[in-house]
Amino acid sequence: MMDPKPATLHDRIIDDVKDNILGGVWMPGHRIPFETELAARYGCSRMTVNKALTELTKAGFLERRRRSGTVVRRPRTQSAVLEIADIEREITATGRAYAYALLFRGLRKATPDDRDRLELGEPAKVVGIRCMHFADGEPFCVEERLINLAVVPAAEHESFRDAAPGGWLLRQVPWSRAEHTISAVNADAELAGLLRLKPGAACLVVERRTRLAEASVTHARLCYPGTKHQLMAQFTPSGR
Amino acid sequence: MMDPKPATLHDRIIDDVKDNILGGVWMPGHRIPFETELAARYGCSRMTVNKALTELTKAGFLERRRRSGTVVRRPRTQSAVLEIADIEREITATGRAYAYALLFRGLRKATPDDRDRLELGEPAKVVGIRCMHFADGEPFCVEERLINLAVVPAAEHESFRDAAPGGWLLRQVPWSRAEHTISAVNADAELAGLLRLKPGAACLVVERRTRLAEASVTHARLCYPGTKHQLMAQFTPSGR
DNA sequence: CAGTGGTCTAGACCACCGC
DNA sequence: CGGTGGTCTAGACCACTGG
Repeated sequence: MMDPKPATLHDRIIDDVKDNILGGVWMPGHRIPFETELAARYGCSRMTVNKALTELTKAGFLERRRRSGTVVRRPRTQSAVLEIADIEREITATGRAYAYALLFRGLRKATPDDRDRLELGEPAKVVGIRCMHFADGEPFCVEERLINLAVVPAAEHESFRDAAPGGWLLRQVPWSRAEHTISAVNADAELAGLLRLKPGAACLVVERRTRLAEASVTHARLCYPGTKHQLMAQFTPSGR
Repeated sequence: MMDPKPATLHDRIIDDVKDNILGGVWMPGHRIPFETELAARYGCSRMTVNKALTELTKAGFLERRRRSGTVVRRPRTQSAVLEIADIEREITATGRAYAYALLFRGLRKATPDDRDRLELGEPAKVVGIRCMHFADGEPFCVEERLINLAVVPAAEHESFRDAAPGGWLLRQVPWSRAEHTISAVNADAELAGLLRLKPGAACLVVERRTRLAEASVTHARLCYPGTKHQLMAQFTPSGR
């Protein structure tokens, strides 16, 4: 994919570090070279390296501590704006009891619908999962998950019986970008039964496709009871 | 509201500039002091001022041009993440014909529900508006709008007959932050009629409260046909 | 207490662009 | 052309913190 030609030196450093992280060369927790080392490597002053690393830290890619150095950050939430990544954390953070239940898990060749959800052009093998999340015993969310085995082969031998795939994937995949789509649907009989709603009740649907350096990792479709659940977000009129 | 004690000098400069913008002292288009002037004013080097202004530019508050200086940016969209600010632009951008219709406009003392929507503690006068947006003649969205007259007194004499309040407000208010809430509801008979849906059809509801330096400016509740409309968003696991 | 990042300086040169 | 922001330097001092 065309080199965007980083015009300035610190932009080139930013791109290089990002490539190492997004490409999985520097995994989460990895300690990257010290500012002085990078300055020597790029033949520039420490200020220039500092500017690059500070920017990457603000963007959430790095964690920096005096004395111990700079390490690749563990992706906490997939989105700080839509706090929907780790459902268990979302529930326990509000003081409610969390429970998980696996409804279905199957290995299959990607159907046309699977390929559509993962935006895959080629045939592929996927793991399909359907599971539920509960808060204080009440149905909180139904999750339909696809995992691309080409990217996460370890998923083939994972049962997902006791823990949700979201958290497991977060530990498998070093870093990712996510695309979200939000819509509303009327619950069909099956979904209504699972969420203990009346058939036709409005449900909020959040779909998230996660990528790792252009490859689709996973697709999650999360169905929430529409009137009980809300997504919150706060913005300034920026572009970042 | 307690001074957050800007620990570093460039953070203090950032806070000061932000206060001037969010407080309406420096309106959009206003040319702020040159780097050299600010450096002299704060008794620091130009690099320190440059760091502060560069950060504010990335955050979308400023626009900088060589020779002509640094000016306060005009807020384009209220949110670059959820592109829902200017509905007319959203529709025309996809090549469809836009139409607008005012259903109701009224001046009133804020009801308890109004105060709740605007998060107002005190009595206030508001303008309440109900209007619709169409794309290619099809109902696109029903908008229920509250405007706080204490912040935007000009709204008292605005009819909103020919143009939606969103765009008008964008021109009235120099700068703002927005809080979004997204949920799903079953359309009641009235909403279903307006959107030409069957009663009970799932609708996506986006609520946006806009603030200007702690004061509530306006609250918008946008109801979309849930299955026809989707919100898109793309994220990296950052914290900004 | 030694080494890391955090911050800041007082310069410098350059590209751009409005006058 | 002159003045602006964009970038970078080669230092400096400090705060914090892990060994």
